[in-house]
Amino acid sequence: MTPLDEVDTKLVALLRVNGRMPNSRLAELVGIAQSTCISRVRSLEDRGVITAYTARISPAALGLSLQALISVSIKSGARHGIQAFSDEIRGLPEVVELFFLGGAEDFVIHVATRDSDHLREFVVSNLSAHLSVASTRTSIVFEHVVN
Amino acid sequence: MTPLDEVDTKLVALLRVNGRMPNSRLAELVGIAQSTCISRVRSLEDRGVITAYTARISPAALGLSLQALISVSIKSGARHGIQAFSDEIRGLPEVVELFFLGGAEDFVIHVATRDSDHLREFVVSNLSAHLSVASTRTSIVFEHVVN
DNA sequence: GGTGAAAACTCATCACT
DNA sequence: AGTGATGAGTTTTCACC
Repeated sequence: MTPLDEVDTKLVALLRVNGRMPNSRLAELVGIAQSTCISRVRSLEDRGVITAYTARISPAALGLSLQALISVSIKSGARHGIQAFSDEIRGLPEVVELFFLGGAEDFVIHVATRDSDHLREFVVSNLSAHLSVASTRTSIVFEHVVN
Repeated sequence: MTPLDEVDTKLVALLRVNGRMPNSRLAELVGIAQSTCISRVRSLEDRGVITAYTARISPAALGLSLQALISVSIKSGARHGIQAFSDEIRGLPEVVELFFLGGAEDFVIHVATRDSDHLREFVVSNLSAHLSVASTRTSIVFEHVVN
């Protein structure tokens, strides 16, 4: 892992805010030639610093206006099933993010659902019913801020 | 809030995975003209369905290889300070995301830090020392999956 | 590793359906 | 609302430093 120089740091900061910033403006703001800029950005992608360019979608706009964090504890006898469990969970459309934790809880699942019925249904069908799950704790998300 | 039709849904799905997909390929994959495609995407942006285009940065590549979730409870006498507290917290460079919760805990803070010293320093300086904070609980993130 | 200039491609507008 | 064609703008390549 090579540390980032000043130019790379600026590029990362700019692209984090606007992943579609034109290469020409990027080069201008950083103070390098367009051709240099494009090879710098390529290098950041190749080195795994930039992992993807994504459009942020408002969950509410998709009709998913109720978000929650669900803490999940796995039964101590079912630890070996953690990988299989996480593979099942991460594929579900309601799942926004999945945190694999160390500590009292094994996972935190960030979900976006239509309403409380949908949320309850998600927990009951995908979590409570699962053999590996010891317990769950659901907290409603009032606001979600991403940096 | 107008619900998304089939074309919009496809566009959202494609741009979520690759926010830099060229308009030409986007139009081709969805089966509409380029000019139609561009106005559809504009409309999604204007309606607030697409909120931003961002580059995903690997925290490890920035030297922030220790991630954690920190649950924070606010003192019952300091509820009015929640907004001020969240404003302070969200500006910190270690903060990846901030969840405003209903339930036993008031916040969950997702942080990315260099190492355990940095993490402890973050909790001590920014949370434990804060007058409004009743208690915190820190869990290490072993893996973080985003959908 | 960085550069400028040219070629290839993409975006974005427009008159029309 | 959707389309094809057109011109402006952008990305990307390449020979050279």
